[in-house]
Amino acid sequence: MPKIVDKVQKRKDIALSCQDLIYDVGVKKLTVAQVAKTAGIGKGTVYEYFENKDDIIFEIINIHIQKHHESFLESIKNVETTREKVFHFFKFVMDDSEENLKHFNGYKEYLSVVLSDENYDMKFFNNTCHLFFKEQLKKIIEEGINKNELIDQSINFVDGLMHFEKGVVCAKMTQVEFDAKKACEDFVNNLFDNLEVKNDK
Amino acid sequence: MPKIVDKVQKRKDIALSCQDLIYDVGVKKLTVAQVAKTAGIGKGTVYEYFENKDDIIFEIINIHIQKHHESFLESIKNVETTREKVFHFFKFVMDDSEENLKHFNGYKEYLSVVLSDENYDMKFFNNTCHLFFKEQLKKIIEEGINKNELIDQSINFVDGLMHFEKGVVCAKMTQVEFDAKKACEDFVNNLFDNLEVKNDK
Amino acid sequence: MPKIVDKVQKRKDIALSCQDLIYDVGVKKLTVAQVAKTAGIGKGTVYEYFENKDDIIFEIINIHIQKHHESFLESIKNVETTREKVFHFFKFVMDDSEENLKHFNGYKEYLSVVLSDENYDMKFFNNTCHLFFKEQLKKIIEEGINKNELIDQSINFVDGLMHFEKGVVCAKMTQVEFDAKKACEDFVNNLFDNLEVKNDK
Amino acid sequence: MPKIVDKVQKRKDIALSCQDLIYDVGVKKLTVAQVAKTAGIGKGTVYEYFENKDDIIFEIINIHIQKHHESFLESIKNVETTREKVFHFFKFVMDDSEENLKHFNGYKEYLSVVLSDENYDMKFFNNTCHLFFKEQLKKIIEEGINKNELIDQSINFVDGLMHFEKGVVCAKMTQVEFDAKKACEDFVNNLFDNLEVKNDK
DNA sequence: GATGAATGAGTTTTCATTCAT
DNA sequence: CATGAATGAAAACTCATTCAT
Repeated sequence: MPKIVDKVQKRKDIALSCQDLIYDVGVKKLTVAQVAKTAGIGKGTVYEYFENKDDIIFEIINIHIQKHHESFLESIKNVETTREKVFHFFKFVMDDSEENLKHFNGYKEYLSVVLSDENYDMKFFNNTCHLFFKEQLKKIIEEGINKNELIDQSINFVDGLMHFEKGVVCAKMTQVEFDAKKACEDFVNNLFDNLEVKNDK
Repeated sequence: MPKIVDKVQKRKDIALSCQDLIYDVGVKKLTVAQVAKTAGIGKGTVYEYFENKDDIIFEIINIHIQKHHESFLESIKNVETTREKVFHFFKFVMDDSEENLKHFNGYKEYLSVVLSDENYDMKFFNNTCHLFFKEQLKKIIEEGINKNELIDQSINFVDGLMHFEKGVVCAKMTQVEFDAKKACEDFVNNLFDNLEVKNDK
Repeated sequence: MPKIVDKVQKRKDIALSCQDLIYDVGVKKLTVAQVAKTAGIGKGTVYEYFENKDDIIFEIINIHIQKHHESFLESIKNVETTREKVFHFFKFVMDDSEENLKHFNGYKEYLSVVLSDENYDMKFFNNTCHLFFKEQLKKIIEEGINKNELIDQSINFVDGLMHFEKGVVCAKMTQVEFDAKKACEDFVNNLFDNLEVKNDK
Repeated sequence: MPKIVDKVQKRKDIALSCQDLIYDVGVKKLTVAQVAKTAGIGKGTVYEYFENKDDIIFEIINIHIQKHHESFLESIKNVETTREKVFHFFKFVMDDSEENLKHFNGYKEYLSVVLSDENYDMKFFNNTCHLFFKEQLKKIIEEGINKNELIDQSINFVDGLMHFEKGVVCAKMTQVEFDAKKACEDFVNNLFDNLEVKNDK
């Protein structure tokens, strides 16, 4: 009986072993030879599991986004107020911990690929991610409204908050000496001052 | 004695003749040979006016941003209400005219370079552009407050609006079937409902 | 599994097939494309076995020097008198056989590289070669002294002979109508008239 | 009346102003543009006075050798003993003064050109230089013999000394940590111990 | 005479991908 | 299944030389 290799699993394993590579050397400088060496396999073997170089990059970036998803869902768990929850939502761009910066820089490399190639798959995947997070944010806002923390119109700002976050991400990636934390705090606090229900009698 | 050429002017002329090239073939695929051919000069001549390939790209992109600046300043002239002015501010991402799409796609190529290279000059230039537009937006908002159209806190949303715009730009560049116009209208209208002075006695 | 090639051996094989190239076209005009074609392999393959162009040249020259070493050790075997042995030592510069001229011209190309580049590795290698031949000459002279053919002070001329030889090599390479054979014979005979033990009772 | 330019003089002036260039950047890296800039003239003008790049190099090197000639003739003036005179003859390779090192390195660049190109003019010029110095050395030795300082056979070592010197020059250029001074002193002293007339008794 | 703008041939090097073993 | 040897297209960049003004 021949050894049956779980193609999907091995694909992930290879990508997993290369997760640091993508922001260490950058997507542009990444070579298939490096991937093979890092994964401890032959160059030809890489092509057994991936269509081409872009496919490899795609899978590696998937890991970073996946982990970011998980990290987000984990961090949101025990937070009380809606305002705080939203700040957790912005964690991706505000948190400068080494762990998070890895994912952030992974995403940066991803963006540079999506922008330079006309790759429909990547754009589509980007949609999926966007929708996932939008759904999470929507849930947070809806809960805030239901708990009477936020006024009803708040729901209209879900998309705006999503885009604002993307804009801050972009600014952090492309500007020098940019204070992402301050940018988020200013905006969210000012917006929530308008959206939170005033309980003064 | 041979004619003395205005190096700065010729540099601009070359870049000008290649302004379409950058989004037609993309920054990644652009070759110096193409630039030379398009400008109708020799490959070596290109290097008389530009340091290297990045320098060429930089100059071409400059043109697109320059033209966008001008187009913005022109379009804002005869607009009355602040809300409308802000929509003109978002023209870059909302306007799907061929002319504007050229600049938009030029900027897209620019972003992909800034993201993939660690090019300080480009990042710095990005800062400058950001500040220019922020200044314009600030002026618009301040006028709105002075004319008693907007409440005083509106000034706190300048940065937020800037980032929102960048986020929409990014979304338009990376997502499929994204309606930038709707995104802008929803956010701006909702926000301005909160910021505009209510005159209903 | 693909065949595993002996990288070191193939490196030598490629260089070996190009041994004539180096003095046929000269080090300066030698192109990697030529090397690839001569070796019957692809240009990219050349770079699988060599760091860069200099590395190729280095290996080819190595072959010429290696062969010269061997040829010298072989030729010295059955020679009787010390004076004659020294003449064999000068064989490199005196022998105008096609075979030797190849090595001589190979060495000439080598020198031009060492002189124009500040390449430490090549200089170091040059040292090694120098020491090898100096050791051989020293052995010859010492044997001459031990066999009572030469006076004791002869040992002091080892370095001088080495440099003389290098000087003749240099002259042969850079002067027109230079008679290396005569130059060597004159010097060695005159010197040995002073160094040989006079046995005339 | 048109300005009559002394072509020969201007040629020398240009070369003179570039004399440092040749060992500062090396013959290989030297560009015509640099020459023009250093000489304060246009690139086209360079070609009014020189055939091609090699011609420029030739003229610059001429200066170094010329100056070395002069420096040698000057330094030999007030020297007494023949042995000492010979040491002055070796000044070129023994003297590590900045001034002399300039000429030495100029000559090194020259050699690399002569070795890599099959340039008959340069080789011929090399012959001329060789003969000039040989003549000087011959004169020194002959005087030594006439003054009864040296034995008659000494005249037979003129060529040998010439080649020895070239060998030391070559060694100094191509080996690491080579002590040219010691090499010369050892050889000359040992040789002269055999060539000087013994006045004991 | 003087000049410097224009040129393009020529070279090195990289690397994704293929495929024989 | 696994592999790594082989490949060649592609691209940036240099610079001696020419020649119109």
